[in-house]
Amino acid sequence: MSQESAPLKTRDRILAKSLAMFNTQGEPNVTTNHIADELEISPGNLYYHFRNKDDIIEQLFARFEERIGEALLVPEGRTPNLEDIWLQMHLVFECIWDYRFVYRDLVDLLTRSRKLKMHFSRILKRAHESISQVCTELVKSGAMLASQREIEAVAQNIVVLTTFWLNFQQIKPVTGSKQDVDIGRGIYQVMVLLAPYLKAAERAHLNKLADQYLNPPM
Amino acid sequence: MSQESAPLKTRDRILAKSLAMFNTQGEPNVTTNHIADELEISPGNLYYHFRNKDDIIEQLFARFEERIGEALLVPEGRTPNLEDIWLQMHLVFECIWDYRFVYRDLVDLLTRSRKLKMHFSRILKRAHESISQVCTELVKSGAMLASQREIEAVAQNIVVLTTFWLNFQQIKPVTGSKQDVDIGRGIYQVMVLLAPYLKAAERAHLNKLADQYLNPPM
DNA sequence: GTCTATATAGGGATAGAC
DNA sequence: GTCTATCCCTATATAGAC
Repeated sequence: MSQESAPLKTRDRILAKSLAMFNTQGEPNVTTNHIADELEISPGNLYYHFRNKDDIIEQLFARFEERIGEALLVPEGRTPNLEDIWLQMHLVFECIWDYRFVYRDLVDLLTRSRKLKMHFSRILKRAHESISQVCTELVKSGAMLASQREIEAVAQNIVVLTTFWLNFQQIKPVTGSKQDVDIGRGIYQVMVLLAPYLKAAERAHLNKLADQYLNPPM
Repeated sequence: MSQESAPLKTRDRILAKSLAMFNTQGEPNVTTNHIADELEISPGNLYYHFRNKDDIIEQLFARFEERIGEALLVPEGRTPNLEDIWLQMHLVFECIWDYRFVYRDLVDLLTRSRKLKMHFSRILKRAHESISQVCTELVKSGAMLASQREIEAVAQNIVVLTTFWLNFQQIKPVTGSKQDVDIGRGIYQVMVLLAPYLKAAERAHLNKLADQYLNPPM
């Protein structure tokens, strides 16, 4: 019943390796044979543990869904400050990064599976609601100034930007040296969407945070 | 030498049908055999006109590149007003719509072809520059108030939003009735990015335009 | 649980007749 | 230019031995 943390069971090794390969090579370019090869097991063995490739994808997606669900929880009880938002965005981006294969070929993936599409829709909906809720609280607390209509539009833009930021990073013109994907930059771009609606003090505060983040002291 | 506009040559029929099928079904899900079937020609015939599937894709991409290039030209001579920007965004979105297969599986497509990746990077770069230029002119003309840093960040966000808007529309939770993709909504969301930096008069003007667009008089 | 061997299907692409 | 026929290859998936 309990998960011994001895060497990973084959089933879990398959999931872990699949995730790694999907992320680096893109799900459409990774076959069940490739996965088996990498693990040095037989294709037959892989199919003993999973009905088919889609089954593997669904299991991975389920883990992703659970993790992003936690990241999207808006902490109850007190009005979030900018650092809270920053942290939360970080959790969200890290989750997306860890399951980036989902986002890489998102349309194709969701078109192929009604089930995944429904679940992903739900995630988007929750993300939108989380953002709206945070904004509404910021307005109530006086840190932000925005109409309901503005909040809805901004929330939408934040969702789009967050969903596709990694894709954008990957197809972007190579602007010189550091080509590794930059989550911090993604958060910064999200904050830019929020900034114009913050009141002066908070806006200044945000700029300071942004400077720290874009030019880390280390 | 000259293009007679009689019934389309087979080569052009292949391109047109491929584009239509790629757009509706997604490029990865359309095989050369499917295309030939739809056209009621033989696969061999198709391969007489094109070296391979990638060749077809490249030809289509070239047409796309030319068209979006025109859409991205910033009209010289006078400072653009909001209507100009609206119109230009419309041209861009319509072009993206007509070649949406490029965007649907963008990362996969560009990963598979260095050439396409380079060309697409150039498009993104030009788009970013166009937007920056327009913003800079708006600031100079007094319609807009933004620092250089803000302009750069906003331009980036507009590029991301425009690039992925159609994808987002497609994976979005079905919110009831009209499920057809809505370019007007995309433009609106772009304008939302610009609005906070406009001065009061222009902002009011923009809101009026937005109302018209979101609730068309017809 | 794991392997070997294999069935099946489909996509990309070419040869050669017409 | 177009067709028929076909080849090659790879991917998914299964059967049955161990």
